Amino acid sequence: MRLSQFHLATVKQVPADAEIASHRLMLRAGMIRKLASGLYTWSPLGLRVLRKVETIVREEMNRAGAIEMLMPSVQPKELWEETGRWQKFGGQLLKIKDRKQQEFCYGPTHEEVITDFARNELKSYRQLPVNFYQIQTKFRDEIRPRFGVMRAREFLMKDAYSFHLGAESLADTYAVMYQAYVRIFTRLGLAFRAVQADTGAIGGNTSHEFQVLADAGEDAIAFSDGSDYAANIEKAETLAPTAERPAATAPLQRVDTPTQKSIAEIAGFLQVLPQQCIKTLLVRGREGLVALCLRGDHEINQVKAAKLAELPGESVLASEEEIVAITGARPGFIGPVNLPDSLPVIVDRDAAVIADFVCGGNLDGIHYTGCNWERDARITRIADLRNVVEGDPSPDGKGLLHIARGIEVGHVFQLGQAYAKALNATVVDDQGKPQVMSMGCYGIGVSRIVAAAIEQRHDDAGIIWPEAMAPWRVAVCIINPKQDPAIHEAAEALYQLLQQRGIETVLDDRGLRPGGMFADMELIGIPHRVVVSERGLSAGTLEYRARQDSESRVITQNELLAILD
RNA sequence: CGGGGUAUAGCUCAGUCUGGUAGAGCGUUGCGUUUGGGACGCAAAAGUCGGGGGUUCGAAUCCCUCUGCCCCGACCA
Repeated sequence: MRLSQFHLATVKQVPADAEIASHRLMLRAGMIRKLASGLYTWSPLGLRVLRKVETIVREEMNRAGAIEMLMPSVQPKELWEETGRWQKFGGQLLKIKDRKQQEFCYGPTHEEVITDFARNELKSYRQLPVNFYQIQTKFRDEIRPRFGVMRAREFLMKDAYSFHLGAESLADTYAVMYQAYVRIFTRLGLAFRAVQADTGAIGGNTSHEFQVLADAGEDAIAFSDGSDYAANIEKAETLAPTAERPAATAPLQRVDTPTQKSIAEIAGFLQVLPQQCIKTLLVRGREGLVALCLRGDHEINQVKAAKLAELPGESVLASEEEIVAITGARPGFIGPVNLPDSLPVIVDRDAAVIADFVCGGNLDGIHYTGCNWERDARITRIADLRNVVEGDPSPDGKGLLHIARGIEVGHVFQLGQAYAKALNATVVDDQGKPQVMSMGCYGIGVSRIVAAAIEQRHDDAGIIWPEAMAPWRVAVCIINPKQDPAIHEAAEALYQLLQQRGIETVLDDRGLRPGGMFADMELIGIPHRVVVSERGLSAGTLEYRARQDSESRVITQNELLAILD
């Protein structure tokens, strides 16, 4: 590509509301332009990168035996009512009407459509297993789109759905997809981790997320330094403490804490450590409120809490009015002592093994010290309620956990039979009997990968693409102030040579001054830069600089080819 | 959905408090001088000051209202 024939549109200034590096750099490089909240146009430059990712994803899906197809993005309401998700999906589902007032949604995902396809197309167990995929635009009406294409409303996704008779076949394809994902992210040149994940509302049993490691990531992941254990923090279990609870030594005492509400304030005021305090959260249970007790230095894990039998499948904090009505005290002064007998008290495993602790008094301005379980406060049940923290023992007993930030770019699920049952997707088995199929689903956020890669690989000057994602591998820059035809010819010859060798090259023939040209090539992250100028012309040498290097060096054309081959 | 902010040239923003000729930088166009890390000079084009309503002799500025966008929170594949 000759840059003079391309539309490169870099900018120096960028809106102040672009908060993270990838969003800023994609705007500055001119890869994307915002059309509306969460909606972005991909410029010619941005599209080149997007297509690189898409191509690798497609190649590896095909290699893994998946079959590409394409489903409509607009989907009829009736199909979504069959699975109950017309209501359940909530506000994220963009609902639209046609001229006849028929209702549709813009597809946020395609379980319904593919299962409908499968129930019509698949009749016999002999057709299984089969794995269909597409690469297509999705729309999810996010409450708060942010970070550019990282969390956009419209985005490009690869979604695959496999169909099986039996859990074993599903597990086999799941393993194949897992390996395909490892290949994809390895080929893309990204630092990533596959982590155990919560299956969430979708259900099913087994699930892994593929997380690109980056400080700006919205997810926290826990991984062991002594084994290959890795899990999303939503999922990561804590190990039950091995120590017994010490015997009580202190009497229960009321203390006045007129303004101290938070654990930090209480601990500071009473000169105790946060881990000697109990924090009590009241959440809405199936019947009335439920008390959840944690050690003061620990945080509630909403996903774990939502799974408690006493809760209705979600963990929602009680309102201040509800709390006052049942305890008589305002939030900040709640504790496990003297709670109504009807209220279940569920205690985290680590909170259950401390003695002589500090907790709220269920009276405004009052806390207790010297509080002890059983003697002063009831335990209905002990459970794992908290997030793991840095330094916790790994749940597999090997090593300690560390916490890192990640960007979720892929997610694989064993869905089981939920959708196939709802849509009555059956095939006949070898006995001629109809059987409900099992399903797996496998997603990759193609457009999000572009942002995640930048988040992981950039510096002050701009993007540092992995070679596999770069819009071009090599930039040939011409410095030719005197318009010497020999320089242009040399640059053109080099450009042609590289192209003929299958090396994607961009020729910067815009005639810019060197500073502007170099700044642009660094901003858009081209991995290799070659300068053709008067300096090396007679000697037949070139100036070469890799994107991540700080200095350029003089090399011959053959040396350049050796670097690029 | 709750709270906060913001909307002025293609972009980034002043100007609004205290009403009186629409501004700067960057970018764009033309001419000239330049040419190895985002050059300089001269000239030029470019605005329904988010929309609607009101107050006023006069509104970017004050009041009402609607909308878009951003941030924090809650919520959530």
